[in-house]
Amino acid sequence: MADIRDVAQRAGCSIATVSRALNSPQLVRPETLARVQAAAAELKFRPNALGRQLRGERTGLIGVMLPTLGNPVFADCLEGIEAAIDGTGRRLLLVTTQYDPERERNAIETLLQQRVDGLLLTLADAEHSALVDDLAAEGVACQLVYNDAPNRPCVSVDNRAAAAQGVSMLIEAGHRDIVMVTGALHASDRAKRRFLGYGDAMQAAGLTPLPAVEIDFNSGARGERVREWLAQRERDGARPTALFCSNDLLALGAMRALREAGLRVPDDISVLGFDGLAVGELLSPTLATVVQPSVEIGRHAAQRLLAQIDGRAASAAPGTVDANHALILPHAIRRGGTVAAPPRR
Amino acid sequence: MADIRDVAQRAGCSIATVSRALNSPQLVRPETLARVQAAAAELKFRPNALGRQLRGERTGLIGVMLPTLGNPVFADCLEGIEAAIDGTGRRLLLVTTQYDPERERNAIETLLQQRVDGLLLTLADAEHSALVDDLAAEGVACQLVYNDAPNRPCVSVDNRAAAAQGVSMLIEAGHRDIVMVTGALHASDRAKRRFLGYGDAMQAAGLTPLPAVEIDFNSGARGERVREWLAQRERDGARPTALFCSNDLLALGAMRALREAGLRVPDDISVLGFDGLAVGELLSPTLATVVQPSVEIGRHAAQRLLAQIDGRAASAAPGTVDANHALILPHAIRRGGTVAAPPRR
DNA sequence: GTGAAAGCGCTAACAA
DNA sequence: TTGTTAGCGCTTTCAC
Repeated sequence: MADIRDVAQRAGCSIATVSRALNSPQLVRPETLARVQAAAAELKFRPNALGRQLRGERTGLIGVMLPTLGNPVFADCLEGIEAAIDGTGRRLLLVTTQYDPERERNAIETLLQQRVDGLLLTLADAEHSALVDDLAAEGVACQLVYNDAPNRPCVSVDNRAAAAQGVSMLIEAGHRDIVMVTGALHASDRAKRRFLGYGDAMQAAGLTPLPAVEIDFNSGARGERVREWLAQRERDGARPTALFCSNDLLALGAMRALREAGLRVPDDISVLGFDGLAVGELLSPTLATVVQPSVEIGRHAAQRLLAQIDGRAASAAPGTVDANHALILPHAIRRGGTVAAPPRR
Repeated sequence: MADIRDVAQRAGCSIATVSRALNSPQLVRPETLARVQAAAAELKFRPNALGRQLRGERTGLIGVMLPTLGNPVFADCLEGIEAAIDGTGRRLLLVTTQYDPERERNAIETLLQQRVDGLLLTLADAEHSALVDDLAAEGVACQLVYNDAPNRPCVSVDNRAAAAQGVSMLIEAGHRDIVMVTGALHASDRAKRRFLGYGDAMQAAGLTPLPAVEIDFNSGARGERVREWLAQRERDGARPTALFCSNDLLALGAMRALREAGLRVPDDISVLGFDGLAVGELLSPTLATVVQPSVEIGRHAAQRLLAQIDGRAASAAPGTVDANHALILPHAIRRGGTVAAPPRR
């Protein structure tokens, strides 16, 4: 592979001139420039980014860490990130963690070793993680994505308020017997906040919040578990009239389980999701859900990160960046066919 | 940020010893090793991957280029890729191209400048692209993903045969009036092959293939176009009894348009997709579709690429790698609720 | 406008 | 077992 020296030799100049010709053409006499360009083309010269990155103090790499891409909510977010960095000449180094805290640690370390300019992270549980503090202490540019940790640089919706609003909608539709279905609560700060929101709405309506039904995401068989739980409730004659699922994927799985159990949605039981996946609108009935603007979350997070990175260079006093607080984007309620009035008893 | 020299000084040894302690601990006296490790920990030393990469001939980076992550088929594939490289100490450099050939060129160039060890690519149209030949000529390790180009290193299903089998299934269900709905044919080799498969099946049954209905993906309003076209056909009194959509996303959009036009699926019209998205199974009726094993496609492609990369080092004679042909994975037909017998006239 | 030279952080001969 | 040293490919003063 041709290197800058080869080009210099062929163009009959020094490597410094080649470098200038490539990076600051205006500093080079047009004639020389042409010779360099010709030489570079003939040799199919491909500048080695590693050399440049080792020399300079920026790599142009952005580290992105997400739990999984199996949930479209994260893929959507990644699209927003891509959109935001498009045209900036930056590239994405991507890692997924499967919600595993150990992998989170490793992944971040790896990304930092590659000298990424900044980090975009969705942590399983940002509140109980010292990681972010460590990063801040080290002066690493970083934005949390989806995690809504107050006083932290992050972009998200207000999960608690959003969940409360969704559940209120169920209550207004006449439901009193509402159960929340969720992944492992201890493993996700978002699920926890959504559960709090559920409680807020129930209590505000004078209803008693019920314990959450926790489903292990990693077990794969989400539908299975819903079905089991449902059968149990059915035997007790205590089937709720509505399910609030902590995310749309779970809602979809639950609906399937309900269907297989011979229940009709929404006639026998209503279902409300959280996320606002696009596919939800294509179903029939369409999935009622609390919509978070996933693409926008990704886009904003990336934009803030870029500002942070650029600002770090600009401002003499570090820490004066204005992207250091939480950015809470608006959520919305999508009323869908999966929510109706509870059945008459 | 602490550097290898700082660690050496603190541990009272040379930088070479530090390097050894970190990379080949067995070459270092236990006592020295301990001192180095202590020094590294105290200084929070984080080895700079760029330095190592510039020196060695491998970066451990894999370049991944996909059209979009908005279609779960690619997100799934990426999951498979991640799974395959997990534990190998490699990282993914990700770029999406939005099916734009110009972006494809740029992206690849960028990835090569970063000195990725290999490339995993889904091209809009692999057949009409000289890119892959160039890469091969340059000796770049590379696997195509989803593109089924014979005689090329790629992993895919047999799109033509798979489509034919799907359409045959429609024919067996009694349909004779089947139309294929697709994105721009000229922009995707897969769509083209699937259209050929459609033709094969029609002709094998003595039916006349109809022109494909092409929908511009980039226009965003996919449903719109389906609706327009449908209205047109309706006026002509020539509504087909079945739609074969070149991918599941399109099928979902089409179903929505049909629903909005007051048509029932599958009572008035049947719909068959292609991809086998997981969400298709959660719908009701469930989406009938030609299933390609997306995660496996990603996984195999990555595995082959790794073999190629490692082999390149091992074998003296380059080009002797056995991952140089096309790997065709088996497809399947998922019979779903969206396909039924055609309505009686 | 151009060149010589230092050096980014690391690894791998080669010596000791 | 450890140290010295020569680069990997590039950018960037500092001279000319």
